[in-house]
Amino acid sequence: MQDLLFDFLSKYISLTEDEKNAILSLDIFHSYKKGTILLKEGQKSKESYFVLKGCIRTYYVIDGEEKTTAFYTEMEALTPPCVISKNPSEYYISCLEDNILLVSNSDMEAEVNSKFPRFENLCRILSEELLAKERIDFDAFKTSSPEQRYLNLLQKRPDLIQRVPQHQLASYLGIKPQSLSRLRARILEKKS
Amino acid sequence: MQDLLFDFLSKYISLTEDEKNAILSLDIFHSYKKGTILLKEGQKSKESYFVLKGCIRTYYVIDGEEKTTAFYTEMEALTPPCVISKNPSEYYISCLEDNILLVSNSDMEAEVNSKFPRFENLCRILSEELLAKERIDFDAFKTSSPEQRYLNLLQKRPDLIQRVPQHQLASYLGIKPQSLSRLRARILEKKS
DNA sequence: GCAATCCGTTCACTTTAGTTAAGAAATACT
DNA sequence: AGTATTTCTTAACTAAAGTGAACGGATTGC
Repeated sequence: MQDLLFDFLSKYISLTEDEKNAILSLDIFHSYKKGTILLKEGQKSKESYFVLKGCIRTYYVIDGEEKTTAFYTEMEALTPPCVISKNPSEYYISCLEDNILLVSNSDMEAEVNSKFPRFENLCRILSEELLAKERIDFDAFKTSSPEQRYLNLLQKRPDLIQRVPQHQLASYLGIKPQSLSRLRARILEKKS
Repeated sequence: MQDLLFDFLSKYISLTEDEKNAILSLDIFHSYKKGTILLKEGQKSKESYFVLKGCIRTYYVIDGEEKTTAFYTEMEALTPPCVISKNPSEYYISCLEDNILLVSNSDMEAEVNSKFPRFENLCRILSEELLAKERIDFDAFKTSSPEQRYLNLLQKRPDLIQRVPQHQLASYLGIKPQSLSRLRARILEKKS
């Protein structure tokens, strides 16, 4: 399981054995059962997550309704906005599946960053990459219709459509579950 | 004009005179006339922008139509995705107004980062903040209707509604110009 | 194993956005 | 200033998403 992490990191920098051991000694690998809530609305937190296995989702509760806005799967990282802003969280994070996560907290990160300056460099590069990716995704969302968004998802992340309940996918696409059902029926009809 | 930059940076770290001079010696302040195109689709680029005065916008040309996806105004920064991915740009960047911009390129940044490690730390913090902010904005977009998005914009960035042409605002809100006109008329009617 | 709940789909109906077109208003051009 | 172009608004019509309700099918919890 550690290898998954180090293989991923090796795309960015090559770590020495010392550095790898320093990371491992932090004891940051954790397992969570499906359904576990990692963060609740209103809570403060310093924890960031990196998914080694499984899937976590972020959702808001607006007028009593869950609005799912993101899924994070294998090799994806999430630092909740509340960790950055130091305010209570606006949303929930829960485990969609049984997960193995890497959990870090911001104090720990600050310490590692000062001990291993190259780690700071890695973090900067990673977050710049994530920001660029997030902006592209946002742009694609703005410039396309719900149907195009669904077709796009089918292309880019077919796994999500399999592993995620429809009603959560719907709000992820910015629509209601009924609309997603209808939209899918429409697509099937066009094909035939 | 430099003071604008240093005042902004002072919120994150306090720079020494040496560091300030190092930044100034890079000669990164530039003026651009309204309408100037900073980046075209298909071009490669290493340039990042920080707006000191004015407004720049990013837009795609899809089926011959301009789709505006973002505006950057005073004290906002933009590193185009193509700078990160090192691929040709998918979009255009143009000056919506006469601008004074801080223009850096990634080679220059790498050099400054290695000379002044604290600068790397600053960059990491800034891009982590921007990522958190971008995700919140994306979430808000997904979970609200065009009308709510417009009302939200009216609250959060009233200046944009003044300085940006309607048809560009429309695609920024993910709708057609005609729909924005109609939606505004609808809101006015409700008020009365 | 049965009841209760949740989930996905369908339907009828309402509301809103997309489309096409036209005209008025603002802007840019020479 | 006068013309041309672009931008904004309005309108009529079409297409798609929201809403409320109903139905089976799956899942969960005693």
